[in-house]
Amino acid sequence: MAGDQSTKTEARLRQAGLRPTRQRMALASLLYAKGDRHLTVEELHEEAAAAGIDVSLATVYNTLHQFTEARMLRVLAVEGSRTYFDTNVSDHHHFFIEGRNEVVDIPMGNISITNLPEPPEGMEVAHVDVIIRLREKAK
Amino acid sequence: MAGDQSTKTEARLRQAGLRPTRQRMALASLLYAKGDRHLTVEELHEEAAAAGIDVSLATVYNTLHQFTEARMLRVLAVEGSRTYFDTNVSDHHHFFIEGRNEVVDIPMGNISITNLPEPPEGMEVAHVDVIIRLREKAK
DNA sequence: CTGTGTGCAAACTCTTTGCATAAGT
DNA sequence: ACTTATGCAAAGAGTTTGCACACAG
Repeated sequence: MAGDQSTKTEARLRQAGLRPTRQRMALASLLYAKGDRHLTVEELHEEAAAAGIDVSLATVYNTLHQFTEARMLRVLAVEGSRTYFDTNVSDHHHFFIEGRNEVVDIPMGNISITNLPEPPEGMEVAHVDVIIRLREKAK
Repeated sequence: MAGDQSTKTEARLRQAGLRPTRQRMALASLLYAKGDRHLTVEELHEEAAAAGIDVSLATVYNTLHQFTEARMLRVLAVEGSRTYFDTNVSDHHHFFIEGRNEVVDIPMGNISITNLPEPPEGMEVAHVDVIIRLREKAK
């Protein structure tokens, strides 16, 4: 039934310690309805508008940051001025298509990195990011 | 003798098709005097000022972009709002120290990535970036 | 001289913040 | 009711651009 989806979303928010407000529910639904996604604030804002959900840009920013702190999202370190958010929080890597500014997941388990160097004294590894930058093949 | 360094810098600029102006010479000297470096525009601007070289911020931006096009520099894809430039153009990877916003080279040849996935149809790999994010170890 | 490069200030983009209003529990 | 979230508009960072002046060849 239709209620199931929003019930799940609400549970997810509560678990994260966030009150399930209209806006959070709406944004979370958009984010998690279609599987793993990579988007910018701007994109999500437009998507929300298109879906008839009238949230301010500032609220999208705030909300995505709250989601990130709650580990419902990850921030992607792709070069460029915009911040990409990734709905897939698990350990995985990315293709980045230059010229198109598009982020694509690299199928899990495909990459292994060997000979990882020791971190310097007193440091520990927080995360390893691999970004494979692609361009369209010249023909 | 003192002239050697600037002669080399001038040659480097000419080879890149850039006229060796005062500002370019000065910035290039700062960049390449101390081995491989990672810096932001702001940092280089301050360094120049400290060295008594009075360049405008806009010129630093313009110059670093020109150097990048000339492949004398590389832009680093570290998350965050600032752009890092790397004077080491060869193929290598980086540590990024969170909280300190510091970039450190990973000694060459230490990392190997296996099982690199096939790029999608019609795409080719432009570059592979590995960023190992470090944090200070809790004690 | 002639064409490029530079400096400045203003414009721009993306993002964050302060504060009054609105909504959740 | 009481607390937390939202919206708006304004501020803030980092970066880019347009145009007059200055310098390199």
